[in-house]
Parts: sequence; C-alpha cells; structure tokens
Amino acid sequence: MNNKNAVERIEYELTTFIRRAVYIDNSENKIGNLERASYLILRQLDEFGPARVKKLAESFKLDISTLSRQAGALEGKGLIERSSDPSDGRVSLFTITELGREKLKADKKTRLARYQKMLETWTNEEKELFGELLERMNDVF
Amino acid sequence: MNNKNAVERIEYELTTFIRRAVYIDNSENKIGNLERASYLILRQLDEFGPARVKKLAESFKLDISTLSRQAGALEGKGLIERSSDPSDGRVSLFTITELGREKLKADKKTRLARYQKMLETWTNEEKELFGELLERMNDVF
DNA sequence: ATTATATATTTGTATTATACAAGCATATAG
DNA sequence: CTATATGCTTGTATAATACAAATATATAAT
Repeated sequence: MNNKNAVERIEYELTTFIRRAVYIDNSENKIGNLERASYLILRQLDEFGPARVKKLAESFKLDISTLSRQAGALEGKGLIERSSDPSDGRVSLFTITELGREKLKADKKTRLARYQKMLETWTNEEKELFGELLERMNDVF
Repeated sequence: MNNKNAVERIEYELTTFIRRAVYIDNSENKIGNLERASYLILRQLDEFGPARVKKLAESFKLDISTLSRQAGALEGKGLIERSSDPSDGRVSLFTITELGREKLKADKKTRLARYQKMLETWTNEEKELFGELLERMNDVF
C-alpha cells in the first residue's frame, strides 16, 4: 500500500504541476501565438538537426497539418529555414537559423531561471537525483 | 556548472514530460470535451469540498467565464451539483455528486495505472523520494 | 512509357478551450 | 431608494488542433 501511496502522490503532484506549467505557457504566449510550440520545435531542430514536417509531427504527436502551420509560422519569423530534400522533391527540410538559435537560447534562459529559482533551496545532490528520476520516467513514458 | 546542468536536465525532462502528458490528455478527451478540465475540477471538489465558480477559476488560473462553462458542462452530466449560497444569492456553490465521485475514482484509477506501470521498475524508496521532490517543487511553484 | 497508386505537404473547414467584454441578478453603501 | 460593487452567465473573437480535400512528387504495374 505504501507503494500505491507513493504513486498516488506522484500522480497528484505531476498533474498539479502540468496544470500550472500549461498556465504559465499560455499566459506568456499572449504575444502572437506559437510560443508554446515553437520552443519545442526549435529545441528539436537544434538538438537533432534538420527535420521534415512528418518527423516533427511524430516527435510531438501532433497532426502533420498542425506542424505544417507551426513550421510555416516559424519560417515566416525567420527562426527556421526550409530547404528541399534533393532526393525527394516532396519533402521540406527545416533547419534552425541563427536567429532561431538566439531565440531558443533566450527562451531557455528564461525557463532555466524559473526552475533555478524554484529549486534554489535544493542541494545539488537533490537536483541531480531529481533530474535522473525524471529522465528515467520519461524514458519509459 | 554542475548545478546548472542539473537544472537544465530538470527543465528539459519536465518540458518533455508536459508535452507528452498534454498529448495523452488530449487524445483521451476525444469523447465529448472537457475530460482534461473535469478531472481537476472533480478532484478539487472532492478534496476541498464545495466551491464557487470564482474559487475554481482561481485554483486553476483560468478565467471565470471558462470555469462557468466547464462547471455548467459537468453539471449537465450530473457529475457536480449546483446549490445556492443561502447567505448570498449571487453565488452558486458546486458540490461533487455520487456519480462524480465514481467518475473521479475511475479516472484516477486509469491515471494511477499508467503511472504505476511507468514506474514499475522503481524501488519504493525511489518512488517516495520522487514524490517528495515533486511536492517540494510544487510548493514553491 | 503511361497510368495507377502511394507519400509528403499544404490548405479548407470544423471543433474546442480559452479570454475579454457585455449583460443580468443580487448585495452593499450612500 | 438609488448608485455602485460583486458573482456569474452569455456573446464574441482568437488560437490550437484534427480531419478531410487538394496538390505535388515518387514509385509500381502493366
């Protein structure tokens, strides 16, 4: 039963956390749209290199049409760049631009600062452990 | 720098987790609408007792009008019940119904099962520690 | 080679969640 | 007893999304 209680607590806290995080995302994204999606797209392209629409859609488990529009919006803002795959004319490959990298960096900084502050009373050990546990959870999610 | 790395990892993993969790929520909520919101509302009413629209809106950091509609929908499904505050005729107090409790229980079961499975290889100690850390994080969030 | 089928993406349309503003009912203050 | 404040609901606009249709290109079958 202790196990159940622990899992219950985890479920409770994660659910609570998600609600708040989504709120923060939404409230900060008042300026224009997309902020929420764009961070993830930029991060993905920065980390794993150029990707096409289908790939991005799969990464985020969103419909291809949705990613098509989001990528189009990011392209319009000059944060990512479209190039065609020489071996397949149907495919658009998206690459993060220098501007996109800057924006990603700035966004990340803001987000990190928030977490930094949230966890300022934690010891390094605790933070490391927490990160490890989160990573393990995501690996099987 | 180690500290920064740990926080970076936490930020990365939590962001990833949120994306996936929101996806799951959305995909399960195809049936009708509201599942996402309703779980939280029911949980809130079950845990803290009757509440009025304004209170619920504050809890979830959503606009009052949004909560008004969500509560209306839950009321329509018989999951919560409206009563007026005898001391103030403007206020509607919402209470979870027996049916609502059953639905909450069922939803919770599904969610717990998912977490249970996700964490099945963890030791009890790890689960407990993880829950504790999550709670601490939420407390300052 | 020519046509049929499959795949990648974009664009059209509908739905849902949400916020903000206006309206309505009820309280409270002057 | 009127004026103002409060609580909620309803009207309207916007954004994110999915699904379906359209378009372009590639691959397979004859």
